[in-house]
Amino acid sequence: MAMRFYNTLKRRKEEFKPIREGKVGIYVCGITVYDICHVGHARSAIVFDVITRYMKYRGFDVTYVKNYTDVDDKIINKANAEKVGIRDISERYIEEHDRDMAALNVARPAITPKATENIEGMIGLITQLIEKGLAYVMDGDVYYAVEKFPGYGKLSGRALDDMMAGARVDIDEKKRNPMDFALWKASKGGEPWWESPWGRGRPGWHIECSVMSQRYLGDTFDIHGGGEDLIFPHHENEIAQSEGATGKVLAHYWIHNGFIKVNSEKMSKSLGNVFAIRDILKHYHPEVLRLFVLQSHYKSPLDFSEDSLSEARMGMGRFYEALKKMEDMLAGTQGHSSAAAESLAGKDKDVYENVRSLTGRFVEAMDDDFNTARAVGYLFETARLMNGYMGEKNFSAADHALFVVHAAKAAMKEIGHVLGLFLDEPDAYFLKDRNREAEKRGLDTGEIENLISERKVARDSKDWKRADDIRNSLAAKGIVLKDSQGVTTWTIE
RNA sequence: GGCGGCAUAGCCAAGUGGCUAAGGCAGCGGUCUGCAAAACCGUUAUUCACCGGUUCGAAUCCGGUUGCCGCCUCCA
Repeated sequence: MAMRFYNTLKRRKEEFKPIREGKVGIYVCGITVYDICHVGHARSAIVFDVITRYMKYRGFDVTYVKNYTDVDDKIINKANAEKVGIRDISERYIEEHDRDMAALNVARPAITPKATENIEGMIGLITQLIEKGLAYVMDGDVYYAVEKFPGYGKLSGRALDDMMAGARVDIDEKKRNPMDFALWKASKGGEPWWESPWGRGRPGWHIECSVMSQRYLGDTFDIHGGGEDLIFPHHENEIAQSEGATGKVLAHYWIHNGFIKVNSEKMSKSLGNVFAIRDILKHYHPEVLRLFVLQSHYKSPLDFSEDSLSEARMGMGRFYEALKKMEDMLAGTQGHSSAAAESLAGKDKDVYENVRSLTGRFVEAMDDDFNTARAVGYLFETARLMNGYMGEKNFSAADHALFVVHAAKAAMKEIGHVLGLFLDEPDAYFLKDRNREAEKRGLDTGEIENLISERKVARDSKDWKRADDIRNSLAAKGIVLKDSQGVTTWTIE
């Protein structure tokens, strides 16, 4: 079966046909490095991380390129405000970005180029555009003449005339058409500059991506991605630049992820509702954030809130609880013989058949526009199936049963690897979760442990009243005790 | 003003022509437990914003209405 996904360019789902059999070239617009990354960046990064991991899982040789835009007005402003160079700013935020991504377990793209390392290429591309009559020089600035590019608007689905009618366009004397955009900006005081045929200046936004994608993936490549806000003007302008210069199609498929919202409103700095990745990770395990993102389709708007993260945390706990049961059962055993598969019967066989179909269902879901939400649903079903199987009264950890449990764990882990989930050890997960929650709520774990010891003494002497008083007092703080086989463990709800 | 998206249970969410409308969270009842927790079982939408149409058949296609949102300016 083939992979199908939504192509923004065609406004419909299409079967994926790579340019070169078995290979995928994908370019995703990275961040402009002038500030700490927020949940929106996390979503985009997680979505494309999963997409590229999945393509590798499906056997493609994936070349994933994600850039850093490290020269831009906002970076310059910040550098000037702090009285440092733009390199100080960009390097700082590249480091911060990389740290956040590593914390989220987002795999580093194969190639991560920077705009400032590609100035020569930009000058070359702009020169070509001028030669082709698609761009013009004006007082050291170079502008792209959008009217000269017939396909302008094809990605965002808007006609130049409509945009003009929108009227909310800056009037700039230097531009022939208000929709024209800067390819090169003449240097003003206090700005970094590079020598160019048009004088000292710096690149405009958009041109860097045209140059870097071409450099690493060629004139035409398979997939171009980014946040949905980039459709216009950024990606539209990239198409104008690249296709204008080469006369070839820039990318066959365009994938755009939906936005994170807060209280149904767009998350933006002006609304002051921006959440930094690192702040969220203080309160939640990174896989909780991943699950939160992956439980919705990547194109849907996703409402971010404490409650929804908390729900995802519950779900993640459910997964690790099931995994823990499976691992505990498998630990300390001498393994199982794979020949057991032959002799499976009844319930064992049913469960095994179900588990064995899991990866196939996963692939089916993912092949259909990367439907991670459905895939996650299958994982939950498997967790429930296995909890039920292992919890049956007449269940015994015999060879054939261990074989089934092992198969289930392996399938879940295999899928987890693609989605970036279940990478922790269950015990480590729960310990981290507990410590994080305790800190969040200002609870003293030592004090809790003492009370639990005290309760054990009461329980041993069957002083249920005292034992329950302790349980209730802890419960009032959100601490949940679990008595199992003479040992009491605790979690925070 | 132009372009586009969305509307599925208390909440989140998958499903885009036809078997019982996934899954998660929350709730309720039960099993288990000294009591709990976890887990499991059962239960919570005869119905998919509303109106009309196409069809043997629609949450799914078409038209209209209402509501919410995004883009058109920097933005993942």
